[in-house]
Amino acid sequence: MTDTASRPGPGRPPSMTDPVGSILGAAAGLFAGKGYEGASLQDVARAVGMTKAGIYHYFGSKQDLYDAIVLSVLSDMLENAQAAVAQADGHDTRLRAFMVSHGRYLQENHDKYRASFIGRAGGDTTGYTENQIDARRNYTRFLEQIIRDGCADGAFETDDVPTTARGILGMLNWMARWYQPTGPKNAAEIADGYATLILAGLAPR
Amino acid sequence: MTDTASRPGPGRPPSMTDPVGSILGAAAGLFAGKGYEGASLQDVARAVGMTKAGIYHYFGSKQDLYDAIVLSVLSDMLENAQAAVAQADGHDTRLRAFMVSHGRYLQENHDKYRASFIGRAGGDTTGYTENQIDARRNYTRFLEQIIRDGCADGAFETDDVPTTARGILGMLNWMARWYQPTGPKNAAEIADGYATLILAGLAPR
DNA sequence: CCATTTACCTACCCATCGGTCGGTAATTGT
DNA sequence: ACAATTACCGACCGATGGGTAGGTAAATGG
Repeated sequence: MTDTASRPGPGRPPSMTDPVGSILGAAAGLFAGKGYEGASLQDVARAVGMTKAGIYHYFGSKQDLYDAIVLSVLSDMLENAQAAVAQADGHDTRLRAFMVSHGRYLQENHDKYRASFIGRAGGDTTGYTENQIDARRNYTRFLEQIIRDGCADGAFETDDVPTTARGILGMLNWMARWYQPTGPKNAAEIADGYATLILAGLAPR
Repeated sequence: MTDTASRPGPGRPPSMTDPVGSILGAAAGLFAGKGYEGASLQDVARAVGMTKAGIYHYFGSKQDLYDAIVLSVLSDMLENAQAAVAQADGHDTRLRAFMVSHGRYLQENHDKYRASFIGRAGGDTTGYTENQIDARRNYTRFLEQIIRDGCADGAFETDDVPTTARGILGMLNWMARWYQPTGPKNAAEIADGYATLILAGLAPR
């Protein structure tokens, strides 16, 4: 469908569009829609106006391609979250900034996000590389630290920080399954609503 | 791995164990671990001590087999939730009963649950049959009704019931990705903790 | 102007996939 | 006792999967 590159024949002039970028984009769309196993490299090649062998010129394997997507998503999300949180002051504001930043990323990178979070079936460790697991852990730890800091200052109250963090990420990540950009609220707004709910839940009584 | 049935050769005696049940069980385990596309009927057959063709004696297609699992999970969960909620009085208690019942189902049917909720990649409508979508909607509506009733009586406060319901289900369903029965808390306890958090968040201020 | 590199393509390999076909031994109904 | 049914199995099918080999034309560097 996304057929940006024309094919004037073998030995084409320097392609206007960065091929790595369009491969990544097409792959993200397909993994998001049909899943990692469900989408073939044939599909990706077709979407990008190339052959399967052409893709192997840029990526060593299907897994490599998927890796590149997930890693970029995770590192971008962490970077965004850090920037957003750094600008916020107060524990409530910080947690809200984290969650809204997460929602905004989904909103602006729907395919990549979905590919990363629901692109593969099975558990958290199935088919994910070490790098991916590390990146996920970094992101999770960052959220946990926000919560922990809030607890230390008496702004939040929880008896189990990791489980709370997982719950928050669950609300957010599950959006990948149902969120549609055409809905009445955008993802950042939804995340903001969830932040309000969670913040009230975490308030010490 | 799970090789309960022995194979004494063609024309075996009446198998002690219900073949449909063991196929369903083996398939659930494999779909949970490797995903719908990642697990082959060959795998299922091997796990159950049968041939692929043997499975087609009981199920018309791979999709049928998956359908049977998902539909049973969804209808069992709804039934459990209805029973649990019926016994509870007060809006808080009812919502908590719903969530704990959800957690308990995960705990007691880990493979089937995972197969149903993260067994397929992609969005909520990809690769799911009409029946599955209906069953999911019934379950979601039931939760929404609990929340709406609470709001009507002034026990809860939300401006967006469907989105709140999705958030709650997100926390719960995402557990399929990370919950391990060997952890310090069981799934029902975790769900109970989430209920406490959500209930505080929903309290009118 | 020529050698190298880049950026692909065509053709192919082999494993595996979902699914089918025709059999066959035990079980069941009469 | 015998026909029908049940519960499978072995062999097979066409399609497709990830991945590879070897080529070829344009772009690039000297």
